[in-house]
Amino acid sequence: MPSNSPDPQPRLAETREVVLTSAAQIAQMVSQVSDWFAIHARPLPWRSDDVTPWGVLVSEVLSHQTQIERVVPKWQEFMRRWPAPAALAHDTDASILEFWDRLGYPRRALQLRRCAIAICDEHDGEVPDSVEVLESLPGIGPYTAGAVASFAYHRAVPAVDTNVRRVLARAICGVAAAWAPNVRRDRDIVLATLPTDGVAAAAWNASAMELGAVVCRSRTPDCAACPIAALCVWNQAGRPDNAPTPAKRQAAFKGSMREARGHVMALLRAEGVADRNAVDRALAYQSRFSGEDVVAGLIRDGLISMDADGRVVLGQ
DNA sequence: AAGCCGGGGAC
DNA sequence: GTCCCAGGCTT
Repeated sequence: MPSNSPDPQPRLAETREVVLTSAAQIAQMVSQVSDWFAIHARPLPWRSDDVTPWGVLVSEVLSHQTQIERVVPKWQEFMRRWPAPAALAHDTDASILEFWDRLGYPRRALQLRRCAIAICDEHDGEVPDSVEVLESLPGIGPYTAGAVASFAYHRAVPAVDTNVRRVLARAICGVAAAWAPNVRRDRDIVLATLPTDGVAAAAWNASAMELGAVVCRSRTPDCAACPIAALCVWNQAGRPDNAPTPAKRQAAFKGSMREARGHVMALLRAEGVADRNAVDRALAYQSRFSGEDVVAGLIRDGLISMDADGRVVLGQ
């Protein structure tokens, strides 16, 4: 297991305008949250010692914008069907799209298979261990690259998800909500907390994430159960409602193109193939989009394809 | 930086 | 109905 990554040092100088705590206080928080995690961590299956880097990578991709409780059974089924990148690379797009079922964001499924193919073709079937190489893989961005490098290979690198942003926003910045995702900001603030030892860094990444998911929740924080309530800047300030208001509200799902695409994908998972009339019936609920437009978008994304008779099928 | 991309669950 | 969820890609 290579460990020639540079040891990231805390960069308090770069972040002092937002980090309101001292290095000593941060060290105490890291220690206390890690101790809490050792006792209270949920027994997620991909946290077992015998999980492969591929298993870690798969768990992270399945978890994108998806609650962990929904991921657990899918991860177990996934690992039975495709225990290594080669197994997925040798299967088909249609196969993984059918497996994906209603997890959401089915483009993740295609990207994950392309990722497996790239791992087989360019990395001898081994999941890469460096953030830079991981980020070059399809569907692997800054968060997932950091998570795989940290959890699977114990590299001392950040893995900043929405939970970590919120925990640090509250605990050391004194702000009620996570800042908007930003690669530079994520890295700078987390580097103020990240242990230089790779094993300790992995523990901290997982601990901060878990605290955010289970205790330091977005709308209903359980500060009474928090191991760092006494150190948390936001809690000590009386939990002010001091987060900047988001520029734009989330777009409605009902009536959206996403909903329309979802209906067509559900039809194809159930039927395997659909003609034009079947597509129109699937959109008869009230879609403001034509079947033609919906199908064109799905084809553009590689999620479906059309045969010579104008019927559509899953995958390519 | 902002928009797009699913679907389910909590409130 | 609104917001949130172990994000990433495109423009």
